[in-house]
Amino acid sequence: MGWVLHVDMDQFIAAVEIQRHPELADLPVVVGGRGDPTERGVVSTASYAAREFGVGSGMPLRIAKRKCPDAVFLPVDAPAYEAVSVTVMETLRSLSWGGVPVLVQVLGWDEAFVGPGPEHGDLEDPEDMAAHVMASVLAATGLHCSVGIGDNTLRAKNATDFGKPRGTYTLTAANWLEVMGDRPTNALWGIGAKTAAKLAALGLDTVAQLAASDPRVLADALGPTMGPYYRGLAVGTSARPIDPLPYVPRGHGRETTFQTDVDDWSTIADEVRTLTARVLADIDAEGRPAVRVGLKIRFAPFITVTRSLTLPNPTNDREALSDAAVSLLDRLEPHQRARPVRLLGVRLEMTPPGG
DNA sequence: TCTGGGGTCCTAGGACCC
DNA sequence: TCTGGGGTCCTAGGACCC
Repeated sequence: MGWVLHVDMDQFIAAVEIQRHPELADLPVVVGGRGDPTERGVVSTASYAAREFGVGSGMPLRIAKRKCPDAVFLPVDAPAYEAVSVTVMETLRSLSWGGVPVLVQVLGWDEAFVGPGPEHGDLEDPEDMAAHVMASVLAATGLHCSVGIGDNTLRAKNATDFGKPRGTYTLTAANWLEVMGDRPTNALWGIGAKTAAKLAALGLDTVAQLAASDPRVLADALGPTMGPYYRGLAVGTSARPIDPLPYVPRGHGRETTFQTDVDDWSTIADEVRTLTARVLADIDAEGRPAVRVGLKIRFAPFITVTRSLTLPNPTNDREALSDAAVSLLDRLEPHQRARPVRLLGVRLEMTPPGG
């Protein structure tokens, strides 16, 4: 049997903060936004102590404050987490399994797939390998992680939650439906609230029901590709192999949420230029010119529209890109321009490397 | 007192070309 | 009066993830 490990840091962002503020250990810690729970912003990560009050990722900071008034609120410090993340991923890449270097696919700051290389020999037991991974990461960073073990990436990813914190869990074809069958469809990696609602309209509420459903019905309701794909998620087979290729960003974006909604369009145009300049700094670091410019606008209360254009010539000229981004404002409908703006985002896409 | 900021991938329809 | 079929590119939007 082929094995895949899914490595996931425990309460990663909160753990990094607690590591450099040891006095916060065991206290409810909430990291999010600028660390001010009276501002607009959401929770990035809550410590386990804060989670006991019902605080969780994605929750508005104001709600978190209401649920846990005594929590310590801290601002997001992305460079600090990035630095720890680099150490975690370097540690994972340094490991061997079956006598050869492992394959690593990074999924974010705090998680990765780890699997045996293509020419591996006899594999050590995956439980032993998982223990080795956890010990190595702890030794390198002082931080704990959990490891999901699976016979493919999808099962490994879904296994991890059952092992948290500081533990492991194994999901294979043998126990997948037994463990996952009664869970709601949105417990599956790749099914969110919207798709779960569409499935519920078909009478499919659980993983087991989705796994046993008719692919043709799903194709009609959700599309010829995505419908059967979702069923495969429930069966545990819609998995992709580990992709060990180095991460190459497709583009970069910056966005900002106004603390109070803005209805002055010259202010908005100025902000578009500011955001474009900030994205351009990231683009320049990549060394590839922009080929496409996109704008994202969220109107109050929560209506999001996008506009984008392909540049006639790839460029990293600030004026040209700013002008292009501002020009997208003209594509908004008059009734949209009559609304106040809550969020503004600019995204630049780059030429793919090597053409 | 609602709902961040950074991304990825997929789909559908129209334009355009041969 | 009737107007193919296949392909690519562009744009807008949807959905999901951490």
